[in-house]
Formats: sequence, structure tokens, C-alpha cells
Amino acid sequence: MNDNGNSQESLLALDRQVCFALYSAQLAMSKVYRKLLKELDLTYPQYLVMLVLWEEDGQTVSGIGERLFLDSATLTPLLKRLETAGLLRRQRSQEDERQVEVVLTEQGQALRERAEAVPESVMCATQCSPEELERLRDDLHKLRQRLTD
Amino acid sequence: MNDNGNSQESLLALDRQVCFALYSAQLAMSKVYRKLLKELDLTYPQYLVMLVLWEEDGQTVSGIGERLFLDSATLTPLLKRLETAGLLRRQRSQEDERQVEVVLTEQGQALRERAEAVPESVMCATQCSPEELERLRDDLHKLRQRLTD
DNA sequence: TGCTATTAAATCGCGCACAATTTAAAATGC
DNA sequence: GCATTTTAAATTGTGCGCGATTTAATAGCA
Repeated sequence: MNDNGNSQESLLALDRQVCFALYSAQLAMSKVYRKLLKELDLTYPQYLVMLVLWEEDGQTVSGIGERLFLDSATLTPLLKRLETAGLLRRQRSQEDERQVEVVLTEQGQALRERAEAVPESVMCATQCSPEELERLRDDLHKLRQRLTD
Repeated sequence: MNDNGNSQESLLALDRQVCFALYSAQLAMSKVYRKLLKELDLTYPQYLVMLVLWEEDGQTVSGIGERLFLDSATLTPLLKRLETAGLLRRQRSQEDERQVEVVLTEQGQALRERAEAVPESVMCATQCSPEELERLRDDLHKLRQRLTD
């Protein structure tokens, strides 16, 4: 038969699991981004924060966190690194001193131009059609929503 | 118009990106697993290593790494933790002293029984049909392969 | 008003991932 | 046989993610 009666038919079989497919696809994607974002001196999570701020500047830490599903334990040190890199400033809100507003510097705004090329490079690396990518995106979005109910 | 001329129509728009959908779905999945695997005192990557060893015991570090797309820098400390937990032993190969063979202990083999329930719980948490999950798995598998060409 | 409860960030500790380097063993070439 | 190259694992350093806790400010309420 097979090793330990555990193979293709078992639910524990690695290659049958969606979650491993998800996990390893994500790792592979990270590697593609790592290479592309090296040019911009950004990590992928840092790039995500910049996307959020390019869409709407001046958000609070928790505002960014809601958008990316990350909390302050992850974001605070990440934002400090981006601040050190000169891409943004962090300042306590005037109205509510508990909150920290994150504001892009000119350099941070300027970086957007150079980032424009990234999505196309990634889409190219996937070797998928726009239709395939859209379907996958929507499926993943649905999955994430269901998992966080 | 909109903030910085950058919104729904831009390729930089967060919610249009497959990669962010992938990233955040993976994080959500991790959280589901974290809760389930807490029972077994395993992290998700540790669980993956156990899956690999339950399928075939006695593999080398690089063998496990090929299966999971991870390298020794990730696996060595992880395997040491599993060894400390009493789930496996690491021993230099007799024929080739460069290689380290990873062998399950009785306790490690026994854990398999308790892990049997995990996949079903996860599938349940996704609230997806088996067909949806299979399609997603195959799509993700395809994506990973294309990204690592 | 003053006390308690809630909220927002920050901090701490741990476990990945991975680039880069090191160590040691085996394979190769002359 | 011996030096060179290749290979496997380990090590080092950095940056996430996140559970758990802490710090500080605001809100709520008697």
C-alpha cells in the first residue's frame, strides 16, 4: 500500500490541502515582490502601507490596520522604519492624543511614481490572464471574509 | 475626483490586487489554524512539517524543505523546537554525514490521531463547498508553479 | 467632580521566512 | 593522493505577525 495508510486519500495529505496551496503561493508571491521592491527599498508589508497612504493620506495607525487586517504590534515598528527611511511622519492627533496620524513626506508621495510599474511586473510574473487573476482575487476575497466571520 | 487621482481605476488600488487578497486570506487562514493547532501545541509551519513526516518518515532536512518550499534557515530551528517537544529526533545520516535525517518519535507518530480532526474543522471554518475549495486549491497550485518558473 | 471603563498605541516575547555567510563533509579533477 | 569545487545544514541578522501586557488619553457615569 502506502506509508502509514496515509496518502492521497487522507485529508492530512499535504497536496490535497487548500491551506498549503495558499501558504506556498503566498510565499512564492512574496519572493517575486521582494525582488521588485528591492528597487524601492520596501518590504511587501511596507509597500501595502504605502498603498493605503497613497489612496488616503493622514490616516491613523488603527485606520491603516483595519484596511490591512494588521494591528499596532505589527504596524508600529514598521511605521517607525518607514519614518526613519524618510517616507512618512507620525504625529499624535491634536483632537485625540491617543491616536497617531501617519502623513506622507514629499519623498513618500514621490515614491508613488516609481511604484506604478510594480503591479504590471507582478501580473506579468504570474503568467495569468487578467480574467484568471480577477477570479482568483474574488475567490480569495470571499474566503478571507468567510474565515473572519 | 478622488484622492491623488489614485483610486478604483489605478493598478495601485489595494482592493484590486490579487496579491493583497492572497496575503490577507493567508493571514486569516493562519489565525484559524493557530486556534485549532493550539490544542496540539503546534504552529502552522510545524504542522506542515508533521504532515510531511506522517506521509514519509525519516526524510532529510532538504527533503522536507523541497516539499514545503522552505530552506534550512527556516527548518533547522523549527525542527529543533519539535525535537525539544519530543515529537522527533534529528540524526546525521550514516552514509552521508552532511545530511540530517528527521525521524518521528512514538509521541510524534501518536499525534497524528489527534491531528486527523484538523482538516475537517478548517474546511468547516471556510464555509466553502468541497468543489469551491478544490478549484481554489488547483488555481493556487497553478499560480505557485508559474511564479517559481 | 472624581472614579471607572474603554480605547489607541506601544512594548515585549516568540516563531517564522529568508538573504548572506559559515562549517563541514562528500564529490570532482588533475 | 590531494587540492578544488560542490553540497547540506547551521548560523547570523533583519523584518514581519501576533498574543499578551502596559501606558496613556478619552469617555462614561454616578
